Amino acid sequence: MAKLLNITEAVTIALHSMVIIARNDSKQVNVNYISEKTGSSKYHVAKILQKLVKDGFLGSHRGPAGGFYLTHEPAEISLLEIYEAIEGKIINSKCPMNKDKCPFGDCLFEDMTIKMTEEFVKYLQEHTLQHYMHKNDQSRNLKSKKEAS
Amino acid sequence: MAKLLNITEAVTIALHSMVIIARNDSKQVNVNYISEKTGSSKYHVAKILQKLVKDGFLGSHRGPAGGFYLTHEPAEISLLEIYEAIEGKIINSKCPMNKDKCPFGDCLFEDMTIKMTEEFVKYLQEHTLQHYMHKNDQSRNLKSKKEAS
DNA sequence: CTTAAATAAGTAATTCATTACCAAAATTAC
DNA sequence: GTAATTTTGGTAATGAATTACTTATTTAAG
Repeated sequence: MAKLLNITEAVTIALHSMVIIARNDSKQVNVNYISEKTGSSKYHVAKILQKLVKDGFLGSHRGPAGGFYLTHEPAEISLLEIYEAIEGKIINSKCPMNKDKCPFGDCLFEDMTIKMTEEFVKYLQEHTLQHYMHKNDQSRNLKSKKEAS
Repeated sequence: MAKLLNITEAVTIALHSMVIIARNDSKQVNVNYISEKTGSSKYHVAKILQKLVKDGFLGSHRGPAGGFYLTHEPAEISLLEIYEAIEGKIINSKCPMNKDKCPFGDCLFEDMTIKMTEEFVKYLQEHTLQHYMHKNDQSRNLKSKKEAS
């Protein structure tokens, strides 16, 4: 049961949280709400959201009725920015062996890592929060089901 | 300094070792040789090679002049098989959140994980050890440089 | 048969991501 | 201004994956 992609629970929480907050633009969203929605521990959610605040993607207010809100338009926040806010800048690491010199000079496998990483980065860059504002929206699904029948 | 791809040092050692052994088809290759070539600890290399023997990709002989050798033709061993021998069967995990229910029903991000994983798996499937028998070969490089100049 | 070389296998140590907890600071409502 | 709610930030505990080490077993050569 191995996973090819390095997507940690931290990043997953960040992605889902950002969409949840984007969709609730009217009112602020608090840690407990996101924790329940995502089924993740509130301690962990809090840590992730704090990071997103520090990196400027979210704003926050303490106290009753406080919570988190977007500081930019959904169309201006890419998945890549969210990923890098949590995990740090992505490096396209040529030889998967993190050594300076690969046993084969130019690493035999750098084609692989470079191609796959570039592909993934491109995907993350091209998708903004805007893409997820209405995706899997219940009312829309019902509507389209009606139309289909 | 984050990495998008989940390629552990274990897999990297396995990939490089298999190519080194494939290229030395005449004589058996021992742990120390591979450890030096790859700059990895011989303890770790030994563990990886043992796994590859158990999975039938390599044969081994103990004692002086012993070592490891391929049990199949290079063209018949894909990178995917090597990867899975070390890490286990790859799962294409839909929602990156490993929970049964994604907060959005059908996960918003399953398109991403499925697409990227499939892309990567395809690459690994299509590349066999044969592709690496002569890649970055010194003599060939010199030759092509001459031709280019 | 003895010695040396090499793999095999089991166990220990380390690292890293995640989770848990707690006290402090801020804000709102009454 | 008091109490309740909520984020903040620091630190500790956990658990899983990875890496390191040690001893046993096998084999070949002289």
